[in-house]
Amino acid sequence: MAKVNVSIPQGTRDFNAETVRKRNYIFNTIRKVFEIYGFQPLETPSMENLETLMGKYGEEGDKLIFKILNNGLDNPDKHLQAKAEFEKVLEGKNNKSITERALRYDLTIPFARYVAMNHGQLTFPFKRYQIQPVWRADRPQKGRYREFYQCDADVVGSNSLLNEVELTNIYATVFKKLGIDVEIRINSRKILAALAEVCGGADKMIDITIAIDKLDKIGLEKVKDELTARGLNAEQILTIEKYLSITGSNEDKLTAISSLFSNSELGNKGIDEIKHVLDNAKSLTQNAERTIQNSNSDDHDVLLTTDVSRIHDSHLVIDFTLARGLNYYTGIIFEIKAIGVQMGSIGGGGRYDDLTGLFGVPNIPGVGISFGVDRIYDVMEELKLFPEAVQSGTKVLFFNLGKAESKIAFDLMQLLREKEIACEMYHETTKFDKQFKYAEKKNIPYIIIIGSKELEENNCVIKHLTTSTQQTIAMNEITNYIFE
RNA sequence: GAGAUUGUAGCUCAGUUGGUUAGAGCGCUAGUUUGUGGCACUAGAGGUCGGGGGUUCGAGACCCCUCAUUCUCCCCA
Repeated sequence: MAKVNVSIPQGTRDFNAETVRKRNYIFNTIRKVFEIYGFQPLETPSMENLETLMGKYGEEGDKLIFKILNNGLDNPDKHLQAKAEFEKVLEGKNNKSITERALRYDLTIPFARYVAMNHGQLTFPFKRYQIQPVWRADRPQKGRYREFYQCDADVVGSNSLLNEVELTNIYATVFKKLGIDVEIRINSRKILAALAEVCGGADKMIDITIAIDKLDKIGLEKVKDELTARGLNAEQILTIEKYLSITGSNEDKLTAISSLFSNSELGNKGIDEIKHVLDNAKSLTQNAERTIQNSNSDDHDVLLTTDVSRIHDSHLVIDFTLARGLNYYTGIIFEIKAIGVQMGSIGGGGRYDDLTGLFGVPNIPGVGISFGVDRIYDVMEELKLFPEAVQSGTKVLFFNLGKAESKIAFDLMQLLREKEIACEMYHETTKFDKQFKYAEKKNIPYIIIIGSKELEENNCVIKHLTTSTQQTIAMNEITNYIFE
């Protein structure tokens, strides 16, 4: 047979058993915390109407949306028309007769669409969480994939800053459970807007935010260059420089920013918001610890991290350079940075005042956060944070030593399975050597040997491979044996 | 969209200024060993050197094109 070159599309991945288990550990942890905070699950389709997505993520974002080619373009009756329409696509315009659907780019916009569609039936404030893959036609590189999962939690229909506080707590709790040391960076779009206002041009806000967002990467001088390039004058840049030079503790920063924006109503509003969240999330670490300790300890999937030594502090840090690319944010914004690892943000979010307004249903404010599971996975892998116990596959392998023997083994296996002990039998009768190697390779900790001798004496040999110890017990005692 | 990087056995990689039949380790298969694995020893299978073109007496190596990979910028999770 000819060898075909098999591959998968750029930026996508297969996940083997080990990886899936580790990923599920992250998913389960996040899901559990969302549920504890009163969020309800929601799933939306992989594809949306293209017009639902276009124009929501900025110019760059639009380019990264995966568009789906319409079916039936080869219909001979419509050839001429299709060709003409395609010409328009070549000019960069989207055309419904060529493409009218696209893959989900994030979870927030589909959620807004859902709320707009169903606002008559929903009870507000509406709190939902959503864990699904999203797709971006981006160039893959470290921590960046074309298909990746997001885990979002949003509250819509409430202006209360309590939501921001709760979401901050969710971040702290999840990362504490996972054992990742993080910095929760916080800022307010109102403060950024005030800066633009003070600099004499509210319309310059996007230019300013894009430039200052790069501060920690390219340095002050380059930021100033970029601001000049974006049409800011020397006086305006001086103001921005003053703004950027604010450092110190959260308290220091608040004091400094207050004096800078003493005359700006918008600025003061933003400062008050940050203060409120900071004050109420003060005992973040303690809160998170309590949540972890109080949750159901039978839940092995999630609560593998109650080991205190693995609990780290979450730091809530004001970062005035934080801007976030998505332009629908209007209030508090968040971004999560893992400490001790070179990796882009592993989560982010913020408040948006009128997201559903884009879909014709105004006046539903909301706030949400998102976890980037794939990057969280990479971080945990790099820092070796996955607990051993996540890797539990088959627990017991029954040796296959003949027809009569395996028949008994088969029955015993069913008994163990009823006890929820994962077990399997070697697929054919063969020599010990092979069966041992199979167990070893699949990391199966126990083997059970039932051969002609055991069959006669009505017992079986249970061998623990990691310790190389074994004991013989009666067959009817097998369900009482404790496989650890 | 721009720039770099790498591509040789299932995996990780050697392969000299171009020179006979392209190597190693691990893994795989079989045996030493019809009922106790991991070690050791022995034997074996497996490669049109990413693909196409060119230079040359001769190319895995040099040149051009192409595909793929990984990374950086842009942007983002």
